[in-house]
Amino acid sequence: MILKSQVEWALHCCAILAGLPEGRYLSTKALAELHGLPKEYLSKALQNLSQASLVETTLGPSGGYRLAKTPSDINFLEIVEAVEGKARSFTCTNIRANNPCRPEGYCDSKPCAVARIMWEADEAWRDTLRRVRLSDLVGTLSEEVPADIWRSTFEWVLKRAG
Amino acid sequence: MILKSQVEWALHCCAILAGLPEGRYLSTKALAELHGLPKEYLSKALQNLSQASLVETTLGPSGGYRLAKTPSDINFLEIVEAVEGKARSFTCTNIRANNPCRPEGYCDSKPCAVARIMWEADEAWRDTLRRVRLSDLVGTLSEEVPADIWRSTFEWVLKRAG
DNA sequence: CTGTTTTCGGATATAATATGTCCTTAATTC
DNA sequence: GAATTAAGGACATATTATATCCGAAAACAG
Repeated sequence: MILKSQVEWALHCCAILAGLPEGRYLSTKALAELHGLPKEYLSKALQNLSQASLVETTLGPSGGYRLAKTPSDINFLEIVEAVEGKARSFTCTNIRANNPCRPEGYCDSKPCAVARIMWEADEAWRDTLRRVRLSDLVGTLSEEVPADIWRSTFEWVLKRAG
Repeated sequence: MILKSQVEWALHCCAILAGLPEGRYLSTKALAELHGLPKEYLSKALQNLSQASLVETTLGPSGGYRLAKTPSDINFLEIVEAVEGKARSFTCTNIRANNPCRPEGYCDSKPCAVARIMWEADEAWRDTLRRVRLSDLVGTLSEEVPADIWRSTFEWVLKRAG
């Protein structure tokens, strides 16, 4: 049960987009070069963010991506689900129903007890991600990354945005 | 990020094994037929449980599997990790290190902030599973499954255990 | 208007993993 | 000795993740 690498890429890209000056866009090319990622494939992750209305896009030179909402209005779960999908990690195939001792057409009132427990754990995972806002990540980064590196990173990336 | 179907199989098999009379074993064949699963493939899941010391085995006719511990001494996480592995769902490839504005050989004191958040969510998932004991599942099942179905299921399955 | 740059989506190819089957070996029971 | 079992290796197939390529439409600069 491993998350797609696109999840990691999307989170890092959102962290960069959160620090963009007002009105500026970053292209797939710039984000890919900054992180050393395949441009065409990263593009799929960014398209997922766009479909989830987490980022806005514009075409042409100096076009690209920017956040569609304030970093404090975006949480981790939204980003993760945008690229990973909303499906639960545990899928119940209802194998209890194969039990030959069950009456024909026997219908349980509740979903399978095993599934309920696995789904509860899944919810705990989602709750944790839901509670972390993109602005929290930005805050942590600005504490931990030396200010000059952080600043020059944006100069570097904006130079590539035309 | 989907768990293997073997996880579901292992959990249901453990629930059955938890209700076995003292000293009895259940074969792969019996467990496979009860749940309508491919015998050879289910066998791989049961081998994982055995390697994790969650079940004991014996060979020959009337051989098979039984729990190695009391149901209250086995939690869900042990079972899930036995077949799914202990690896975290999020793997950090440290793409921040590609940033061309970072000094050569720049070494962060802490692991990536993104990874720390994702790992925290992973821990929340594991904590939930760790807190649920196999005996809890058995308790729920004995409440929700009609007693006669539950009883005849064990008669059915033990008949196939020779 | 023309050429360049961009996102977007479809099509395709490759690699990795999950799923499933088959077979041999050794242990156990009868 | 014959039947039955778990263990595990080898193999085949299906599904998914990863990656690349291309064409269309939009935006912009000259």
